[in-house]
Amino acid sequence: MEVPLKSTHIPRATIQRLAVYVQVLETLVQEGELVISSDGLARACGVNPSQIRKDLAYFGEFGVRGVGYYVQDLLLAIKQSLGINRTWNVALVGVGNLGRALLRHGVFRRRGFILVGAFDCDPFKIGEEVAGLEVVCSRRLKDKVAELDIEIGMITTPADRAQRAANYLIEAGIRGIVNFAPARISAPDNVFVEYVDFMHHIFSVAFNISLSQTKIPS
Amino acid sequence: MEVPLKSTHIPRATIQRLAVYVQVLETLVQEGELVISSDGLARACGVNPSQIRKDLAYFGEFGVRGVGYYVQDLLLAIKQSLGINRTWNVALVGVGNLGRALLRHGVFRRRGFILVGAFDCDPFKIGEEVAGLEVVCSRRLKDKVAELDIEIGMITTPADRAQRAANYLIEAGIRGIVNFAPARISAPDNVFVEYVDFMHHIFSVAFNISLSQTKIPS
DNA sequence: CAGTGTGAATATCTTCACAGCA
DNA sequence: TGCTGTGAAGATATTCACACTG
Repeated sequence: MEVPLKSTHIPRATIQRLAVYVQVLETLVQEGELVISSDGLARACGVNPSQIRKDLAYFGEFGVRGVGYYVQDLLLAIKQSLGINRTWNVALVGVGNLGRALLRHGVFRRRGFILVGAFDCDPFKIGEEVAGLEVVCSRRLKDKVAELDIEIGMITTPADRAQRAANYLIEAGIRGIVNFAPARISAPDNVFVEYVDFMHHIFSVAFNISLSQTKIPS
Repeated sequence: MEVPLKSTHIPRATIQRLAVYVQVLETLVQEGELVISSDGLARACGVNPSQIRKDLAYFGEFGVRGVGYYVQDLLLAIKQSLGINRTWNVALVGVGNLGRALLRHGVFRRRGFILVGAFDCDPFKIGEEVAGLEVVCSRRLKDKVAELDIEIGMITTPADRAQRAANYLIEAGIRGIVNFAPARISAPDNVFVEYVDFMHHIFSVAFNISLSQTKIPS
């Protein structure tokens, strides 16, 4: 019965919500808002106010009693807590439709995740330039990861190539993987894997629509 | 043909896992596997075996004691339970890099979600053809949704246009929205909204890497 | 007898309610 | 007074353990 240190175990759900808070706080900064209460932020994020206060309490005390949170300060504090007040170099494996779109998508760079390498095993794609990057053979990942100081990999291959892409990344010494391919992958415990699964979101919507149509309206 | 629900409320987490089971079961079908135990499926999905049994129990009894689950039957049963043993017509709003990639991405059609309409408000994009679809002015959503029998909308606009896109969709009588834009949107209760948030996955990976580097190994 | 289905036990997450501070 | 921070309560979700069955 290990008592998890407050700063050690943070619920996964909390991390997800912190990402939402970052999103909302950044728009608040743009709109010139200086202060926000947990109530106001809660409404904007669609969550319960005490949820927000509890989430923040895992990392420290960022608010001012009777006032609320200074938007800029809170944003910075959350970013520091998440380890995103710095830049991360990212490799993308699989230069298909989705890979290209992500390479060109500004949102990663804007948030400090810099796509510094694009990899594919298709000889027709190797050498091509996408979003200012030359597509490199996946086999050369190991060299490139070391050379470019890459810590995170993104997989955008077809499902049946996802594991191989993961293997290359793992072998190259990457620390974490974001997998956009519709397949589970296996990795050692010290490599963190996250799945971006479009399908589960669409399934969820479809399920809820079906459910609401099945239910007899009272 | 209709599978009645055993329980009224199904945890959101269960729906997410069912999507994973579908993914894994489909590869098992391709590999020609006929039977799988909750243990085997659990290992492939990275979850606890009783979790799987409990998830399935919400919808019915699909297994055979002492044997396991017939892969094909289970897949079908889950699809029926989720309401995805049919096709759904989908509209995509926002034909940028990501929108184009999703229009061309086979995974939606393969799972029965057919992108039948592409919309944008940029006059330079209207009339263009992407993945066999003519890009139509977002203002014409209402007509098109009725004409093409669209029930689900996908938003792939920039963040600051997401709410407007949502408004068009809601006004057009859509039932559910999958929002890929990095912004929260508001919608009436009878419209189901799901957020696909790349950032929270990357944040999560970055956070875990940071954490593992901070921790003092004992 | 292997492996499902399920109540009971445990663990985890969320919300409440209020003390305490600007 | 107003709003944060937080222990305690309540709600959910996960895992265990075993009765039951093909």
